[in-house]
Amino acid sequence: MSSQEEQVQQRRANLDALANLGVEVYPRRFDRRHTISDLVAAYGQRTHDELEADRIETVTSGRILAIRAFGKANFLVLSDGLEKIQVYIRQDSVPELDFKLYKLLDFGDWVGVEGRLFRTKTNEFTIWASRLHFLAKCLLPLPEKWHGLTDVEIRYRQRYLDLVVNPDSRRVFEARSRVVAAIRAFMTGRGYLEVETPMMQPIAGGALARPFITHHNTLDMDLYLRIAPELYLKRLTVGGMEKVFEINRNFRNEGISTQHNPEFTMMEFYEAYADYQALMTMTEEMIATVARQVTGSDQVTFGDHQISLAPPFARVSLREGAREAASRRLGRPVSEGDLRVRETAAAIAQQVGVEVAAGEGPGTIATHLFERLCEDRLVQPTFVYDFPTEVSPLSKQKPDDPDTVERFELYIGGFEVANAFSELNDPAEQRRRFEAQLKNRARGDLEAHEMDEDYIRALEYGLPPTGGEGVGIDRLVMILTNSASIRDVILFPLMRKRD
RNA sequence: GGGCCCCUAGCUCAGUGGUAGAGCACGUGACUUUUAAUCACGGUGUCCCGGGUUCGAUCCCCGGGGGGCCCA
Repeated sequence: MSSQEEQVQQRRANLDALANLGVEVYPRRFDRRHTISDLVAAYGQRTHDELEADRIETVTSGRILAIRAFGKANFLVLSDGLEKIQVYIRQDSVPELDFKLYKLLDFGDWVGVEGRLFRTKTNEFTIWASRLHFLAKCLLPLPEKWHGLTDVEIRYRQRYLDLVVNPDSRRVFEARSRVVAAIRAFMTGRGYLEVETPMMQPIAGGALARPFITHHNTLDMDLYLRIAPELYLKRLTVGGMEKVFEINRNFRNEGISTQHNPEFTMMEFYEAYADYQALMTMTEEMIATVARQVTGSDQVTFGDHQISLAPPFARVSLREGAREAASRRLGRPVSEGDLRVRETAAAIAQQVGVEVAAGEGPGTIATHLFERLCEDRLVQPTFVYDFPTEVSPLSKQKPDDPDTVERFELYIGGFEVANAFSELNDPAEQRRRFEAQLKNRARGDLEAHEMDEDYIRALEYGLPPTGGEGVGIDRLVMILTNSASIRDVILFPLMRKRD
């Protein structure tokens, strides 16, 4: 018999023995007076004498993370997932039944405790138990108390185990929750209305990405899991909802990496009468505000870097960034003009080892150059602005430069955290852009945008001047929690099926 | 998709072409303020899977699976 099977048998035997004592082994409720975190926060700093004077009684509960047995005097360590507290169980301080119950406890069981707070000789903050209540059994042996669980595969596949033994992991997800709450508060505080738009869409629009396909049986209709909410949110702006936002999942059927999970969370928002310049200012404030609320500071450590999230953020145009990096890389001056002409842009790309596909124009090439040469150097928050029109089918052109759109991406820590633009609201131009995308699609670009006639019709009813933006929540949480992989900030990242 | 690395007890990890190891965990005993409790004794296993080489493979070779990092 394996060690695990043996331990499960022993634990099951203890459970049966508890039942034979008349203990309800799967009770329905337990009324606490404090959580363990409450106790630590409220009384954890009190001295021995203060605790003796106040005689604070509590009723609390948690999972057993350690048992230190001394015969007639015993210690449990209970955890509520964030904080721990010690429980002192003396044979002569609890009813006989409760002591028998204690003897049948295993590492990992859930218990409730009644007792009074004190400090031991070694000054450990402790509950002197007067009653013990059994709440639920842990039938399987937990990972070790000292080294914890480090196997990343088990941490992702069995997140519950990670959460039981790695409080740092729990703290990441606490922080994630606070990030979402802080963003929601920031947006609603500025008069934005939170909305929900379809996750299942007949046309997967609003971004350049491959979608997941699903099927509705009754309608006998293929649907796509959304790659972005963009086109629906702008329909709302057409309808007169001037400031809307949505926090929800997007699904993109592409590679998995430390920065990509097939489903990820975006906060996307649209504001009538704003342009991309206004959004840059707002984005700086939002990131700094969220950072301060979640971490207490706008200065964060990310890997080997200290990152300042205090506004204002650096700004560089995409072509200037690409031009400058290409010049340095090639040791000769490259001009913005070179990047606007396909032949010269393609030659530069070839020289720095960036592949150029047939049919790709200078705008696409310049964007690839930027991604290859600049992206991972943008550690401090940087707005990269003014994208080629070619790669931005939903953005509004600059008044004096039809090859360039009013768009920016925010980079922090070497990757893209936000993407925003002045929305294209000329339906005729939008149709031309979709048609250009269809040409890309015809030559095999599976990420190219599809035609969306209803979206064009909505624009024909009139979209006011509008700025829109998507903020990658997972990546923002990575920055704020110093997490190297997106999988560390997603509770259940997608994993290959096992067996 | 390509390259490199990893997979041995419940967990963290050693290890060897010849009966598979440690610590924690687990069991028994001792102990009424311990805390990685201690002390004594005890049992652990599909060495990821399949095939090959070999008298003999956990180890070497080939294929597969899962995971990680880097690149695309």
